Amino acid sequence: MRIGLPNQKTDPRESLMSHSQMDSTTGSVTSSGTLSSALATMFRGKLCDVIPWNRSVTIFERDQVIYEVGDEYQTFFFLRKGFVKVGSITEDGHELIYDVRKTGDIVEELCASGQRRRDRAVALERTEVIAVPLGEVLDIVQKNRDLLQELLQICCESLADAYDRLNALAFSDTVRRLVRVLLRLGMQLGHSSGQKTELSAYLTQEEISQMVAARRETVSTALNLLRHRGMVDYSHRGYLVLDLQALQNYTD
Amino acid sequence: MRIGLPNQKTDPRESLMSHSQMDSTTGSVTSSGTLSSALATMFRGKLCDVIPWNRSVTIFERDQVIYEVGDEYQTFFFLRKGFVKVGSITEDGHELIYDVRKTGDIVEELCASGQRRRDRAVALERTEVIAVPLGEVLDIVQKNRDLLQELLQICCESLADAYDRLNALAFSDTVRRLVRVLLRLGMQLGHSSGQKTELSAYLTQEEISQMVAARRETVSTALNLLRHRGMVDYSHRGYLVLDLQALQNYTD
DNA sequence: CAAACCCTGTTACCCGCGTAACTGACACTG
DNA sequence: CAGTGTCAGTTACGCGGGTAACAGGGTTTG
Repeated sequence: MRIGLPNQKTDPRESLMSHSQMDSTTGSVTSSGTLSSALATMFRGKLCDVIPWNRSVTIFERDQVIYEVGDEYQTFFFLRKGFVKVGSITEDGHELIYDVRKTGDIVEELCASGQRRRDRAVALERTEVIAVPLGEVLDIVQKNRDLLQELLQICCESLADAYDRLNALAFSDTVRRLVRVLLRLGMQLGHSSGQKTELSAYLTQEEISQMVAARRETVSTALNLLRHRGMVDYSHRGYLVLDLQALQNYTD
Repeated sequence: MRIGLPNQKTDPRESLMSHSQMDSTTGSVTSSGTLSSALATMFRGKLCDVIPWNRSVTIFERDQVIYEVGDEYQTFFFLRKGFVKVGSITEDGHELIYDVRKTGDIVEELCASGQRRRDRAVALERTEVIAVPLGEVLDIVQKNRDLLQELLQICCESLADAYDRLNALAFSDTVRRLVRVLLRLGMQLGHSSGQKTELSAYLTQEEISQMVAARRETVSTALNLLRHRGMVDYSHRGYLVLDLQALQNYTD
């Protein structure tokens, strides 16, 4: 049907970076809805500035695993550039995506739990990452009350979001859950031009379905339903273009 | 069918308290399965000792609300005695229980997120609670590295558990989810005698179904299915009696 | 003591969505 | 260029579980 879909081998990175850098504040939108991305933005101005930037940077390509279920290192990851999906995968291959992080966010707040990792992070495109041991992060926040509070805030926002998703999964149907996911994606990694907001990262329907917790086929039809109503569209490159306002109203 | 069910007006508190005090460590079981209660136990030895016990204690009776969705106070609650359910309730009345906490646990780690509460806590029976403002907790953990780490650990364990539940809700059927809930309940608030473990708090099927995220009717039949297999039973008082080993094996 | 209430147990209907199975459209590869 | 892989779109079928409705037993209240 549609044309111009970028597949994995295509490399849309250059054109993206300029976008994501452009509106790194996302300020105009984050005030409504499920707005945990506002936090990451606040946080970005603080802890990320404190972490010395002369640490060693690791680079991950699309689909490369940053950390895997079962790892034991207690390290935070600071995203210097790029997009990352955080999720898990069960023994029988079922995959679920918990969240998507972008430039400036931190990844793996879960590392503080004493146990082996139960989640994994995978790069959605070329990504630059700085790994910082938990101990050093603790050192830093222990000296600075604001940073301490914000670290806690990060964790609690993740928790609140997870609870939100539990609610959605328990009580909402697939379309509503999809709308929620799209709204969140739009706020987290969208760059808007007027009424429309285009996502700065390319996500397959499969990945979206793993965020919605539904079959890819169902998401496909649901996505087209929203498309016919003008709430969703594809850019010429295949990226999702959202009408956040209309999607917000759909949650009635 | 069964007889001797205590309903809300009945007051089974005295008989319970002796139990919950008896095995406050729960140590023998927490090493297997989803074991986030181990954390609470570790934690109990530390932060709870540091919080001065001469603070004012508030008492809540069964079904009284400790804090409600929308509240803005940023306070931790330390459970000095009793059982509490943490959950949420949507506008249209749908209720979901995130977790159950017992004597020695803390409640409302979510308060650290800067926003209004999205969750609520309700006493499952007579409960003694000490409220501590977030700021004071921060003061304390800032001076003590171990406490800081353990506070983070608490939050992350909650997060990990929430993610686990997302997985379960996405991929498991009702019976399996029920088994998971029962296992967790058994470890958190069970006191065992030999092979069997009796829950120290009375939960209605309605409440259990709100933990499983399913209809009460479905949970009822699922519970009876497990009962016919000898994995579950009711005590003469109507409390649940579990065979944790058998339940664990059910997750095959 | 009867009436009202709460909780558990159970059954029949029905729909949302998972399952399976294909099709069509690009985009790389040799 | 044919061959292969990936991803989006679509449909028929069937089942798990939500919905609704009711029964039975126990406890509480007047």
